[in-house]
Amino acid sequence: MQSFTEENYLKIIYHLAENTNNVQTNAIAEQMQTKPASVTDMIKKLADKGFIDYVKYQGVTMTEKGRNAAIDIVRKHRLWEVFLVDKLNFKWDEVHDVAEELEHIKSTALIERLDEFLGFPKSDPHGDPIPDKNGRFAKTQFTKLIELKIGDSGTITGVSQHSSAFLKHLEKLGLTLGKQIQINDVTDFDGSVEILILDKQINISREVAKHILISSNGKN
Amino acid sequence: MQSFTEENYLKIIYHLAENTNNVQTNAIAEQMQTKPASVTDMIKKLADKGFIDYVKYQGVTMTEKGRNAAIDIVRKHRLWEVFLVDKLNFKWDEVHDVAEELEHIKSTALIERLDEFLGFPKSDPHGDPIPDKNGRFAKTQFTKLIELKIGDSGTITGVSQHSSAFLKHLEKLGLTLGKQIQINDVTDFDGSVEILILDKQINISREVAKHILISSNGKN
DNA sequence: TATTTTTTTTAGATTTACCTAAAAATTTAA
DNA sequence: TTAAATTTTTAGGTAAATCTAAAAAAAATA
Ligand SMILES: [Mn+2]
Ligand SMILES: [Mn+2]
Ligand SMILES: [Mn+2]
Ligand SMILES: [Mn+2]
Repeated sequence: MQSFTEENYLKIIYHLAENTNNVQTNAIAEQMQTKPASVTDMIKKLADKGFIDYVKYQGVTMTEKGRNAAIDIVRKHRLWEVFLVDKLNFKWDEVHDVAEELEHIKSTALIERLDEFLGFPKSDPHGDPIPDKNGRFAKTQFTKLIELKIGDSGTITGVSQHSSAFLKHLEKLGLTLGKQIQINDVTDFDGSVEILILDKQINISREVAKHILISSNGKN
Repeated sequence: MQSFTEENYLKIIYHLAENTNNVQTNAIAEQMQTKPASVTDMIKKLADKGFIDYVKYQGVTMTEKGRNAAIDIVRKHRLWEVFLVDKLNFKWDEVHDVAEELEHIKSTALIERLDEFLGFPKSDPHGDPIPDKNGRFAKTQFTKLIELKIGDSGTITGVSQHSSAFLKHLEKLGLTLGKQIQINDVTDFDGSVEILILDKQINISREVAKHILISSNGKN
């Protein structure tokens, strides 16, 4: 059984490993909000315990054991987020920090019964997939809204930024999960995007468009 | 905000203070499953932070601040136990250890919404009162079953021992919360108690009888 | 009251997860 | 392909929560 800190490292390394082969010390330090020297200490420990493979100066990769441990934490995090939204009426921008704490509660029975209580949900309030108890989940194919061309349309199915500020902003714009959108225009001046949602045209910045994930229903 | 460890000390000191004026170092050590030397270190820290009053060699007493902090943790612990039993179908002997972890989750919003979700329960699965959000709760007047006389009757409304082994044993004997019982006889030989429950006569040991709490409906 | 026993505290270490500053390795650029 | 910049590691230290062994205080007993 791992400490809270070890679990947080594992989860962060797992997420970083989704985008790169060798996860770098500095990247981990940034995510953990700590110093590279501290990361070096910790990755040595995690390597000793067999959660990651580590070659000095070459960064780390996850072992099967590490990946399983990380997926288990991700599963807990996302199930708790569903609980908070579905049962306790939290908003999608209010759940992340509490789930960061709840994900460390150690009880297999608890999480399996919670899963059942929630009706075995397949995705969390931000559209992220929830691994089942064997760690399996559908790797959904998202396109970033920013990458769509004029005329393309699709459904909002996820976000790649979970900060409360960002999610509240989306909420205000009406850009919530399941909404249909269409790209009307892209402004030359600042790259901002004109989108059509429920027959209403709105303008969103590039920064916002980068973090909205679309399951496209056919390119233009 | 306190650390997990500080919260555990506060809760334990609070419970010990229910039975004695000055809580002793050794008593805390026993409950915390740690050594007296460690307790001395910690009570100095808690005293510095204003949670307890501490006079060297004289033991500790809780301050108002300490009591409030402790009651808040007790409230969380008991609400989570209700959640586990009422919503996730845990048995009353399975919830304590998980609640020991859940009680440390820091979110006022979470606990208030949980309270509401559960219908503002007044007592937990073991019959212990749940403080409201202002820390108020009814100090119920219990009698230990062992103290009743032959012919006395009453309702089981609590237990003073939360171990899984004890609670499973009670369950097997049918001695659960809300059950009506009557004292039929007390055996001279070993002090065991014959009780009548649902027209069935059973025999329970002194040790068991000590930890069953009865709200008596009239002495003999 | 003097002695023994018990309780509590102090002194000095250990472990975990951090830190800063400096050295070493790697990568990028000239 | 050398020099500069960046990344990573090491060395040495700190704070929290623990420990053991020994000293000090308080309580119980003779
Ligand atoms: Mn989250
Ligand atoms: Mn999420
Ligand atoms: Mn409990
Ligand atoms: Mn309880």
